[in-house]
Amino acid sequence: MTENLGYNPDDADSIVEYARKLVGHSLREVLDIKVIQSPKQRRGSWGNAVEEYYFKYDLNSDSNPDFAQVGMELKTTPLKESTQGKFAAKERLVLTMINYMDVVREDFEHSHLLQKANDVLLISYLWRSDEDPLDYKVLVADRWHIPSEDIPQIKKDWETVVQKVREGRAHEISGSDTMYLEACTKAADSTVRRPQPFSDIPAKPRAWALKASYMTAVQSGLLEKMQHIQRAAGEKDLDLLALVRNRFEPFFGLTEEELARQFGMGRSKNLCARITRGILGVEDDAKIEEFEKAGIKPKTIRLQANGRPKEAMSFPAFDYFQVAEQPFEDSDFYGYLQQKYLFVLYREDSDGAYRLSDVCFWQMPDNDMEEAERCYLQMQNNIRTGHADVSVRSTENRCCHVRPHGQNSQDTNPTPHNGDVVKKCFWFNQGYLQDEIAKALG
DNA sequence: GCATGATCATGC
DNA sequence: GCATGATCATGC
Repeated sequence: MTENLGYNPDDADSIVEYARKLVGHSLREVLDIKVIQSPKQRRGSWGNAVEEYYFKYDLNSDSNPDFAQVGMELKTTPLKESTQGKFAAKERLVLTMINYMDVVREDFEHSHLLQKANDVLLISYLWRSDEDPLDYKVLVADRWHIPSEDIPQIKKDWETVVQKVREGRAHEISGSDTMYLEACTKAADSTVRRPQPFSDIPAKPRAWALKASYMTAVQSGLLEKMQHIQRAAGEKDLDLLALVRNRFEPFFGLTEEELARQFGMGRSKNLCARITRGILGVEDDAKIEEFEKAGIKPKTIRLQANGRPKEAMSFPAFDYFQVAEQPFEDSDFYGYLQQKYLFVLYREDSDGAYRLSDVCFWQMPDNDMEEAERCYLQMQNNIRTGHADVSVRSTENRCCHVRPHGQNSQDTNPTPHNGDVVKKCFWFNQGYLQDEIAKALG
């Protein structure tokens, strides 16, 4: 034990034991400091304070491990508490910068990323918007590494990203390309660009990160009932989409009623999610661990014989005051647009019955975000100028529109300038969904 | 036939 | 009681 440190930097167990003493406490309680920089001014300042004042080592931005003697990385990550009292990761967990020039020469098993995620000391704290960071409570401090059952999907994610760099398309990388691991943008400002090896087009700097949905699942895995999709011998190396398709295929051609009967389910509102659990062999009252980690929501879409979805897709009703005030990037709508879906597709047959015909994963492409923003800003302008009753029509926007979504026309929300107006929400256009589904099915 | 407005129904 | 997912109804 090194006296002035409080732990032995040559002994991983000693480091972890020392870290665990933080659990249940705030930095103010354990450190003799009065102020740290606000995370609003400098991201990661809470984590920096832990490194600097609790573990007392020099901040490094080089690529050596934080605890170099034992090869362990320290990662701190904020959790937020929902109104229902559940904890969720507030943000993705950034592991290490991607060097486009080097990464194309790596293979996954020996990648820089795996080295960084091989042995992690994970410290999670409860973030509160109205609290001094010094008072954030530490909830978890534990040693962690990527579990072996997640490796096939993470490898697939890694290769998806690296493949784009190898094809000279690093500038086209998107967080929506992948499931657990993502290449998230990371730069001081949005104008910074880095060179890539197989194209002259410079690309945004990106870092390897585990998605917020993945970190949420990691944190809550022990608390909530979650089940893996059990893999048969021949399915061990399948990525998530391949596995899900494999399981759904034998049921193609059945109607929703036939499927419900097969799994002994009555008519119920969340039938899609329940049938999905049934087909994937997960108990009815459990969550699908893989879907939690990837943040995937199953959604039924009924396609008419001509391929057009029968209905548009709705989001929760919005608050007129919030839309009036919030910039697009801070809005709830923006958050909903980051959602990944498993579309469970039923297609109308010649006899008029809707039969299970396909499944695909989908997330709104980054390129369409601008069009969605245009819809948001147009509605925002309507509300601000005293026309909250005027919606954005589906003919006015390629991707989405605004429509009522309440109990009935008496079901209203207050507005800044028009009194009470019927509850409304944003919707994905049917035509847009049709195009996107066609693309997703190839 | 489609866009838009309106409403139903389940489950928390 | 209300949010949310799903669907119906009307009028252009």
